[in-house]
Amino acid sequence: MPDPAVVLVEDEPQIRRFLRATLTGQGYRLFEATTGAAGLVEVGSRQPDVVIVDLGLPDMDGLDVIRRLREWTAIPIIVLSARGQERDKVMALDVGADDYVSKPFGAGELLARIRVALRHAAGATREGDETPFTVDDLHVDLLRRQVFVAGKEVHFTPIEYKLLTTLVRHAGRVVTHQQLLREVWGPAHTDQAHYVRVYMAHLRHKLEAEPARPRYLLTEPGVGYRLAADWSGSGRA
Amino acid sequence: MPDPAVVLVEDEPQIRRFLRATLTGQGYRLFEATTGAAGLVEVGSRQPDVVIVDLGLPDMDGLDVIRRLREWTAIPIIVLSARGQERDKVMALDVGADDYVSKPFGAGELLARIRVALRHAAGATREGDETPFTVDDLHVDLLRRQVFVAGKEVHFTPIEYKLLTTLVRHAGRVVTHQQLLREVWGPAHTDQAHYVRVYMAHLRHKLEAEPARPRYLLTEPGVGYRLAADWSGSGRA
DNA sequence: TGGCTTCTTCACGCCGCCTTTACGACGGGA
DNA sequence: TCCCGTCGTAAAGGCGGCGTGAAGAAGCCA
Repeated sequence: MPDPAVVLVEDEPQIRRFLRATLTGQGYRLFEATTGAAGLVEVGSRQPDVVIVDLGLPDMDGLDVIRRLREWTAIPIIVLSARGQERDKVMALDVGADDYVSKPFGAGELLARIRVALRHAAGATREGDETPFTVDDLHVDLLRRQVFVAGKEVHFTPIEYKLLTTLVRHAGRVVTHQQLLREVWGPAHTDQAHYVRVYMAHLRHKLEAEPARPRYLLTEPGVGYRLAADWSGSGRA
Repeated sequence: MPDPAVVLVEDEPQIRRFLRATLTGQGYRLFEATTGAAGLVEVGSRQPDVVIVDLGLPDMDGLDVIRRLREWTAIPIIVLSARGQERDKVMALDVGADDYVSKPFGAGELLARIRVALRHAAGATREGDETPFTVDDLHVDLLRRQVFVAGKEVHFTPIEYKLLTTLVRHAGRVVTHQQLLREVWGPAHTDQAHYVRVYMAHLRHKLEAEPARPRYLLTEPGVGYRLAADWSGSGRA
């Protein structure tokens, strides 16, 4: 995720200043509105990851802002309020707010509750997570745990697969023997350099047309191995 | 949804009594535990819709309870605590809690926050979930709880059915032994790997034409199992 | 209570995977 | 030219995972 975006709907200047410092300091992109009407527009145009709404706005009831937002979006809404009465909380939460923080509040708590909101949003949209990797005739689908070479599925043993995916996750960059041993066999086996040699041979047999002249699994002598990322027809022909 | 289930992990008797009256009065099914260890077991066996945890438990740190739960489930967790310090809140929220309510609290507020949690859970589990699943000659109807093989209905025992539907819900992707054990037998049985073997054999006998050469229930050696999602006639011919 | 289904547990045989070892090819340095 | 380290390859042995049958234990219903 790039820097998360937050829309803040708040009329009191000093709280705006406080939150601006807090949020931008943590790397959030912040968009501010001082009225409910402007807040609705801002949320619509920015499509932020979180909305923070003060209940005590000059032009309209904060509860109405929440209701209007909930007509079309599920973006997490955190309510700020000077009123700590229970019935205020219940009403705000029941019309669609996800959290309610009473003033005065600490920056740390608000930030933590924003993180919770982002976590929820991430959980909802997840699963486009591990995007498939493709170079030339090689296709690796991390999510399905399937590998295709020239369109045909190829089977891999657990260690083979782990080794391959380790290289895929660092595609284009050199991965040292140490790194491979640590990530595939575990930190207790970083001295067994020959493991990597043996298994690299297995991989090449399964996915290179000419194992002796590899196009994907390249040796970086004295250092480690590298998975070709951008197949431009380069290299030894 | 039937009556939502809540697991309450709380050692103080009077708060338990108070919440029991409040929650059962609102139609919730309530399961109680007075220690962290018992709470973990209870959540595993009941698979509730919400968990309420008191941070001040006699046997283990409440934060550890949250961490242990988050290793395998995303069930909403609401923290109760006598400590209202900001750093307590931040830590609890950051290890995986979804909300934090300081004592003393009102019944209305807690109920409202439970409703928020249920709303989130409902949104998360949706996703075209209950649509019937079909590959080739296999047809699974989650809603009717019926399974057809080559047009004929086949009967399954509870565990068989749960195992099958777990695979269906992840169709096409590998499901690890751990995952299957957790979701079918509960997190207390993740070390009984042979259960899966035995029941996979049952499933294959009931829905594979040649149990010895499965077309649907594929073994992913060393990892787990996979239900074939796109039957392309591929594989061993 | 008896009979039925279902779940748990165990033992056995097979096959595949991991580990280990050995050897040959290649290249750089003395 | 010889030596040595790195790399690739092949093969063998042991171990563990997997599938299977079957029997005991635990419910469930009549």
